[in-house]
Amino acid sequence: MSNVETPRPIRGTQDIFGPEAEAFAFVVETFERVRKLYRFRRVEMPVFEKTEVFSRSLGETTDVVSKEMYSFDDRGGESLTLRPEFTAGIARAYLTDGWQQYAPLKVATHGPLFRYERPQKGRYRQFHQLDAEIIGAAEPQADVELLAMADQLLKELGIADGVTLQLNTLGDADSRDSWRVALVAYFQSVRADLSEDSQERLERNPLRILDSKDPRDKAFVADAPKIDDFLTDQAQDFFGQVTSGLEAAGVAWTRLPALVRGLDYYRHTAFEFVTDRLGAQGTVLGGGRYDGLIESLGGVHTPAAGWAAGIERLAMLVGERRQSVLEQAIIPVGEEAESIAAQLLAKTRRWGTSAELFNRGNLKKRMQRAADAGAFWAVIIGEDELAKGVVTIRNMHSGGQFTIPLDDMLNRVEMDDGRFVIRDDPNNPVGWTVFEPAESQ
RNA sequence: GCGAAUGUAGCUCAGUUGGUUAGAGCGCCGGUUUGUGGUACCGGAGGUCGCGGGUUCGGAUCCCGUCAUUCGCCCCA
Repeated sequence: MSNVETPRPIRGTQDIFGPEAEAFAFVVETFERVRKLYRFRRVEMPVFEKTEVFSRSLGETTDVVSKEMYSFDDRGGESLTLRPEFTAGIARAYLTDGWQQYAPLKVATHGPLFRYERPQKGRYRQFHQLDAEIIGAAEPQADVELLAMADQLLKELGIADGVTLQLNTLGDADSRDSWRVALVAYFQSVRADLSEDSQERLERNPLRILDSKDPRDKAFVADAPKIDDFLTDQAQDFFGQVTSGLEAAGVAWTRLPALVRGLDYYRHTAFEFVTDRLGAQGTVLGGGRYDGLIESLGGVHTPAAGWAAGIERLAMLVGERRQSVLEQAIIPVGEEAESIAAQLLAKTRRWGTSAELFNRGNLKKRMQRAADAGAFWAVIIGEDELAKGVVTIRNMHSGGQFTIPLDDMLNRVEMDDGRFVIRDDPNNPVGWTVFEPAESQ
């Protein structure tokens, strides 16, 4: 043992392993599949950007920008920031990389994000999100498509029944501004009776008073001005088209007039998929329309919408998952068998069949490990087999066994639908020899 | 950033009012005729009691600090 002290992992980071890592991978794989169904283009984005990319788009006074960013000066003295979200970076690329030519552009990505927050279950300093954006589309159908995609993702993950879609509209810029003015005036009039947090919010982000959990605020929130009274005709119409589009797509939702977004760039549609199964971290996927964002980065007015979903939170809802099945456990006994096993392993994997070598301990141990690994077939190559010029194949589920001549095993056998076969005539499947296990023993 | 709880073996936890070499279950490794998954039995490895100070003849146990995790607030995916 060395006397060197082992460095500890960084607070709020995770080393994900085993069934949880499988659940994480399942979420990402499902997202990739759904994303292709909806024809979103895959993009890869840098993990860090100039700090202004985030400070200008998210809003200087938001918590994310003012106290949660991992910002640092690089060796050239430039302020850089580890991305706390995807949207700003994608909007930046839309402007700097000429992606306007592809508008309306549908893109998707996933990866790590960084926020300096107090860690909790489902909340980490390095966390991971799925992300989908449509840039350059003013139509409400874009919002609908994003929501339909999110809804299908949750269904394919098998977690849709515990999750509800909460939907709201923040109106266009005019609606939002007049509503905000009315809200500020209203809360100003009862300021002294609000919670300390909400008095603070009144200065920085008054909309967020609406989803305060403090009982002192809730009475006033109920009587606060409603966005519906401030919607312009166009905003009203836009929201109507979104909701009727959701009906057509068969996406269930509930209206939540108090739902607002924390970041400044949102307009019109705002939504969250929430669950009560993750404690305080109930939002599993959230997003909306951000028509103002591209302008804040110096581009021309560009309508856009998108969402992001926490992979860790989705993975927790999915639950633990097993590693994919092991189709063949290759079990050699003895030196000669080892070299045959090496050939079989290479060949089997080239068939596209998963295989793993078990060559530690006595045969009993090897069988046990193969069973623990969930092997379907055990391919046993021992001294008895080699003496007869065969290999023994055991069905680990039924316990039935049979042998295949070693020469055939190495040169002629193929896998077909999980079975061992020899194709006598490639053009005549009827001529196949299929090996079947004997009675269980 | 605020409030609270927890931290003993790989995992889940015991450990009495401070008192010799810190325990259990599960898991892991090996064995019970050196060729077959289970059960049973036998044996074994594995812990600076999160870390650092303090009080004490003596600290896993009491006090302080610190780190980490968890729960709530805040924020957000």
